[in-house]
Amino acid sequence: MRILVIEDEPGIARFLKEGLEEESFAVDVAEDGIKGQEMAMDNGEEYDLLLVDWMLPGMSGVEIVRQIRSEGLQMPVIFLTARDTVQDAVFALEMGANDYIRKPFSFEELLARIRVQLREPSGETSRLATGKLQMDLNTHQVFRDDEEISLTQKEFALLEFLLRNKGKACSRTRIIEHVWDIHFDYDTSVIDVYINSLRKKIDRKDEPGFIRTIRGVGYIIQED
Amino acid sequence: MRILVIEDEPGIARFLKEGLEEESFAVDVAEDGIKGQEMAMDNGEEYDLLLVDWMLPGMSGVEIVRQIRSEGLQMPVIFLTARDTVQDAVFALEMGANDYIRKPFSFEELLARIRVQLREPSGETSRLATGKLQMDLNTHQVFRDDEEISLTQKEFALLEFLLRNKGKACSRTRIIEHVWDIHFDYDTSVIDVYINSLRKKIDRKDEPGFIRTIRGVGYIIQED
DNA sequence: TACAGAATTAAGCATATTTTAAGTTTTTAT
DNA sequence: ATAAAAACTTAAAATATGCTTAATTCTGTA
Repeated sequence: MRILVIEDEPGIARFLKEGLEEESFAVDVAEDGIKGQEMAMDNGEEYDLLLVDWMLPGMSGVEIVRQIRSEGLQMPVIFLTARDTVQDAVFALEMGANDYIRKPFSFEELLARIRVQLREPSGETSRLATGKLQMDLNTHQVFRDDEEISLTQKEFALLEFLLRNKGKACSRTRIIEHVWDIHFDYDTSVIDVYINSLRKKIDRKDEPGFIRTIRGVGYIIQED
Repeated sequence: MRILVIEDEPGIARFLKEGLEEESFAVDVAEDGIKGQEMAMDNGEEYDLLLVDWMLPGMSGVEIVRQIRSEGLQMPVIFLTARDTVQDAVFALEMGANDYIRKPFSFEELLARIRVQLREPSGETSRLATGKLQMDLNTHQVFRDDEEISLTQKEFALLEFLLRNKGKACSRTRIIEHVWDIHFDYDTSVIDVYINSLRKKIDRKDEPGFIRTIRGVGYIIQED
């Protein structure tokens, strides 16, 4: 899931980015309102959720919401507001935001609100699977049959992305954006390297591999 | 299970209502003290638990508790207090409340406290455990087999958090929030140090350790 | 005030992970 | 059949992360 954080205070922005990434969201940060609005409206990006500071240089949070809503974009927006601007936040809700949270807030509370918006109930055991391959997102474990396979963070994130998109072709561009958070002209073969090491770990010689290459496009894990 | 939320800030009230409803509680909201007291005492309603803001227009939280207790109503009451009125909350406990939670609070923590109140009507020993490791929350003792292990406060709190989340990966961010109450960008290695000393105390050389490291994420104690 | 234990910070070390880079193989189009 | 493009593989360099120890600060208590 991709989240765009529009926040000018570098400390808070970093805190949010790191914390959310630990929860395996892909997070981008925009440090002022204008950049934020551009990134949010950029068609290629498609964020699943926006986290927007109320007080921003360049363009206010409310103005951002107004504009993206007038473009027909429907992704949920959560506002970060200072203690004393609650009335403004209520106003923002009326303008099209979905929720707001007052600073200083606890990360847990923020997570809970994000999950409410994304309709990702927190308590559920979330598992992804294909064939004999099982992925447990709670414990960060991967199993083939009942044998545990140990993956690194990036390997895990890559496999997770492919499994979440099971049956759909994943272009290199989408992969590099979601898993590596790289957005413009990338010139790297990391994906190949990681696909390679993933295959080494999850496939067996006598059985067909889980990940199929689609030449010129990317990769896919097919529906069972 | 029915919960009455007495809270005047519409944002927080909505957040609580939605979050708790997702956990399949039936939730009503009263937006001031007088309404809250009426709803709580209304015979037809019979709430299983009250969630009461300390600062309320109309009638203070403490006064509500005093009145419902004087009517012989026994349902558990949890207070929501602002950071700086903890002393008052302690006073409220003496007046008949069962627990309190400080704002800003995490939704998970609130849930945990609610569940404690709903499951354990009074003073029963509550224990957490994994394998041979036993933790008694009342006496603040930890045992391995039948041997007592003495832990410091922080070690205890850290182990408690991991055990409460048994089977779920605990990110460093969640740990630092829950155990240390640090909310914005932290730059410290306390967690590592405490994990280290915890492991020294609870693990034995000839057996696998209780706490597993998830590189890039945090730690986990796995389901038995 | 001085002490002891607890909590935190700081630093170095070891190692796992990630990325880069370069050569090899496979596929596709002409 | 051959050239070009894309994908695969491998190894090394660079980086990040976690573990550990020791020093320092904090806190409660005699």
